[in-house]
Amino acid sequence: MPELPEVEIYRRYVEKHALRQRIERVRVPDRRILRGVTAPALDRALRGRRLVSTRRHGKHLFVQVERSEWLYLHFGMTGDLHYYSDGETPRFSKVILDFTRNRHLAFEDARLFGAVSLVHEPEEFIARKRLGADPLDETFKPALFRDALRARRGAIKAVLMSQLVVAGLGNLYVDETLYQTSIHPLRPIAKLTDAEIASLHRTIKRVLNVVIERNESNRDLPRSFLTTHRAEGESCPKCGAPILRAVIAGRTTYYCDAHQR
DNA sequence: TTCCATGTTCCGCA
DNA sequence: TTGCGGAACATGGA
Repeated sequence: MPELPEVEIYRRYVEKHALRQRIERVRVPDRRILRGVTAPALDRALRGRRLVSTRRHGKHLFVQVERSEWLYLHFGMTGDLHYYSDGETPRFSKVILDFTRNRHLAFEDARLFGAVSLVHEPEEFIARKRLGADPLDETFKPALFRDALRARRGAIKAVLMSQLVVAGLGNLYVDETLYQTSIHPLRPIAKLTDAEIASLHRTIKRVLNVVIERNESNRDLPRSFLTTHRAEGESCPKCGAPILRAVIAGRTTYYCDAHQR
């Protein structure tokens, strides 16, 4: 379930479990997950080395390999990480790092929209992809966000979904952000006030931080979040009106027509 | 059985 | 030329 908060949890998971152990070998049960690298090349880049640090930008995770390139992980719609000691190999494993002492880190992905690769330098990757600022990075300033939004046309939902404007929001948390700022997902950028854009900026950071905190401590999201009411006909937590469902920017969208304008 | 899915990329059109 | 909207991708789970 990977948007920015989930990828941040994966980053912490790698930090907690998988650093500083020697990699004995890399297995690739399904090479279709690889992008621009072969299974033997991936093994050569990692074998005998250790993972030493992590870096995340939006939904992109980079894991530094000592004296080598960075391991790049993208989780697509169904990517997941699982650290385990012997026992069962996770069902949808696509790439498995075998550490010493029978420890393993599996990258799983049932639906194959994710990707595993090697990159020389995360900064270069981010620049080449022209990714927008990461909303939890200190460079995500209100003026930067406002200018990035104002440079675009179309509906606010579509624009917030673009990784070139802000890196890391996806369908769920765009809906959540718009819900909490009472902005209709179809509102054109040109019709947003500066105050609303400032509110969006604050709300994006707050929503993502709340999701990370709750996820980290294994708690449900607040009942005041739209995300806990994503079903047509559910009652809006703010006003009790029925939650509506529509396809906007090509994705299923939930919103409250009573107060999102 | 049928429908739906938290992402990204590519294609056609304006 | 640039940018937007929608389809395609591959597959499991409800």
